[in-house]
Amino acid sequence: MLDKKYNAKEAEAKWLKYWEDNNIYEFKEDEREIFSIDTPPPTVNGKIHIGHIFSYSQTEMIARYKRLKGYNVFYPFGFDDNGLPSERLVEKEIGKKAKEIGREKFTSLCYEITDKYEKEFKELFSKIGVSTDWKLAYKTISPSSIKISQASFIDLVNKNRAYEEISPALWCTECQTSIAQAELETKSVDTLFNYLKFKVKETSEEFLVATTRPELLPAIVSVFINPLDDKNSHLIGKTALIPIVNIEVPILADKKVDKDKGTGIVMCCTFGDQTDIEWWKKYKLPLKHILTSDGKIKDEIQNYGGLRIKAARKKILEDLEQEGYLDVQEPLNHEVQVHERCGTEVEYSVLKQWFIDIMNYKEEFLKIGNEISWNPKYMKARYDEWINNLAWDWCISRQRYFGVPFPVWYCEKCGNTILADLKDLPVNPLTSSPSIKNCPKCNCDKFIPEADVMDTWATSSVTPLINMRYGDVNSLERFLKPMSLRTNAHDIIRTWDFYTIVKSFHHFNEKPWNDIMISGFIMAGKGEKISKSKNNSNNEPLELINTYSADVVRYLAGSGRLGTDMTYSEETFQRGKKLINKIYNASKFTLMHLTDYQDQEFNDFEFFDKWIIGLYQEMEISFTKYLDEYEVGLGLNVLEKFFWNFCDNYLEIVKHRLYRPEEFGKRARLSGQKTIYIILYKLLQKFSIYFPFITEEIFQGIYHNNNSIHTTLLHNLDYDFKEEINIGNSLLEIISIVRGAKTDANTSLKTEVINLNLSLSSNLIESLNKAEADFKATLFITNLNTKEIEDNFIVDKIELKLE
RNA sequence: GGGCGAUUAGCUCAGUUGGUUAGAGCACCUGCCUUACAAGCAGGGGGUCGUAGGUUCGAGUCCUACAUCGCCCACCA
Repeated sequence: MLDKKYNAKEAEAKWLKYWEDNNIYEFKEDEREIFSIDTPPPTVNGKIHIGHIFSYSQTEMIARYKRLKGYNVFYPFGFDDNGLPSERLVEKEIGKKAKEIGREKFTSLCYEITDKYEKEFKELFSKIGVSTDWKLAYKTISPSSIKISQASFIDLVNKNRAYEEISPALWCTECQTSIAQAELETKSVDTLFNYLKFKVKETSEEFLVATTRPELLPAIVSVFINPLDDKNSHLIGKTALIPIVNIEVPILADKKVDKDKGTGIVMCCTFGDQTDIEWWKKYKLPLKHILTSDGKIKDEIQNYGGLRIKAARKKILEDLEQEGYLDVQEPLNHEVQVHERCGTEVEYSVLKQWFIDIMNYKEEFLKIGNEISWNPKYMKARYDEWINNLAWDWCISRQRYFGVPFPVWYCEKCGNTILADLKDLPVNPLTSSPSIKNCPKCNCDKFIPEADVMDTWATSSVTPLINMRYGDVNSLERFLKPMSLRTNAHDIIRTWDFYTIVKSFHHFNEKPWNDIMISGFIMAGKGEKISKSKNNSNNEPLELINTYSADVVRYLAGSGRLGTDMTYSEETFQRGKKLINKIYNASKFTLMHLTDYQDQEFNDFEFFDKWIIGLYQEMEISFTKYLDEYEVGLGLNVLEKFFWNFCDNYLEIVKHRLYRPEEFGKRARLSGQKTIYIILYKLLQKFSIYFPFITEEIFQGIYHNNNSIHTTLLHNLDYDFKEEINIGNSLLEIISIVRGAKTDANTSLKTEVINLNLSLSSNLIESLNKAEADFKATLFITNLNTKEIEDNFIVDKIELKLE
């Protein structure tokens, strides 16, 4: 029996425990086909917000759908708990920088603090009903993940797909580490475009060079002019005298110079931007690196040493002005590249770094992109565009502490690179030694460990390998290569999705998954991202669950289309609440009329029963189509629409038969019982994807004891009632008109209709004759008169018995 | 500047391959205690589907241009 009111709080706690105790979501190998999901391990860098709940619930719903469809669902959960994001969380929490504390102490704090957050994450995701098998959970910093990540690295080095190089790399002076192109964001900045007076050594001719980075003057290595620039090309080949810093550099020609920008003459420093790096490489220019790792001018630079970048800029401009070398200054607003984690303007450093070769394989990555089914389709364009615009190989070295160590040492004498043995992984070179005693090249027995750690994406890009326990004796490789589905929001297509494809290609020369499902964002307001800093308490997931219940909060994830951002609105929860309440009440009603019912073969359905079954089947087709395209929201949309029709119209029609078999006949009652039995059962199954708690409560209350709805199978109904749909809909329109007449008369729907005269097509007459008892009972009709016409129907007369 | 998406009722959103009078929820108005549900039910008002062209017997849906917004990328001389 179901209670009069549904107590979500009690029920949800009860079923969570039940699912856990009974291992409802446990993954066990058996003969069923496997559906595997590579779900994003949330970055442990702060609190989970409603946007996460939205996209993780959508994935979760797919797991439930596939389970109902009979798949053996492999759905693990992970935590991405290493790398810069987690380090920054820890730094914030303890109020100190990693480098102030020291490597060992800081790393142990990282383990401690990320652990604490993961417990919160796990509790929250459990509470929302995520149907993962927690026994499959992984952490990207666990020894087994480190082992796989290091093995991946070694494999790439052996295949010459990873290499080390002393090379300019993007550098964050705040985080004091190199970063990858994918970690850049752009920010609009107001600055000054400064026109500086340079002089030609040979002719003393003065010319102007415009720059936003005058503090890089000490790092100037050349001046460039477009060879087609009539105005300036005569300077090419001469020598430029640089004011203040007294440096002489060659004036060179390059087509890349835009002759209409500034004065058409550009200074090239090492390094102010990407073009500088290109020219530096192309023309083999000298290297003058004048910045320190924390964003100051190096001490050895006269007059400006020790100053921060902005201060140095100010001072050198003052000096230039004083000496008369500053011409005009134009205010300029431009976009600068900043580090996405901290917002600091990016500089360049020149260090020995490890890179993964991506520039040589763009075609292959595009090809793999084509082999994967993107949902929604248009999201593939972002992937393609990202690849087409790539400018750098993937720098995976990070001069940080908390991450996967490179399994690498260098010979102290000859610099030879020594890789760890696979059997020794996971390894930390800082605390252990290579398996060989002497360098194979020079026989030296002293090694310098690599102190850098890997980019966090270097590890999270091997989640398919972590899931399949790559290299383990219990490897699941045989059925997880490729995995069925990757899911994430559209912000990490260029990182997580792209890098995972990179790794899968380099390791296996194949796609990591068959399908990919991209969800949208929940926006705080229109065009306003939810950010951790703005996280106001009214959308804290735990509070929302306490206020509305997990099922209701999940309703949010069931709205909207895939890939489309949605504005956060509390109304959505009100709507979900109503729906869930309705599901409960409709089920209560159904149960009331099924206490004496045993499911049985029955095919002699009443007209309106055929009608609703036909409508159900129609809904089922589009529901299935949507879910197969991972459109969980659109699936719920059609399900919900059918369900309200079922309640407001069908249940009202069938009521009389169920209550009064003595009047309407036992067979008619049985027909209604069979109909509500099968439809409610199937509706509950479909709703269980979205609302796992309340559907379990009802299912176990009505249909079976101690048999979870989440272990049932969803079969399509096999009836052919297409004809009844349209005719039934027309009859319903008539019902609606008569109800309207009662409302217009300000009277109750129970008011008797003394006379109803209808003109109907022959089809409708025929059907109405079959459904007459239902029709009359639903509208409380005493006399019903019909006559035949060609058209569909006309309501000729409605006579109400008014008091 | 390039790519992608969006623009439908006051608000939040649907609208499947082009096909009758464009839908839902919230809000608003009117009525109804009806043996599942008043957290409900029955109705109502409210939309020139961003603008302008085009294709078609027929366009919210397809094509072109433009506008506005958002996201991604490029532009730092």
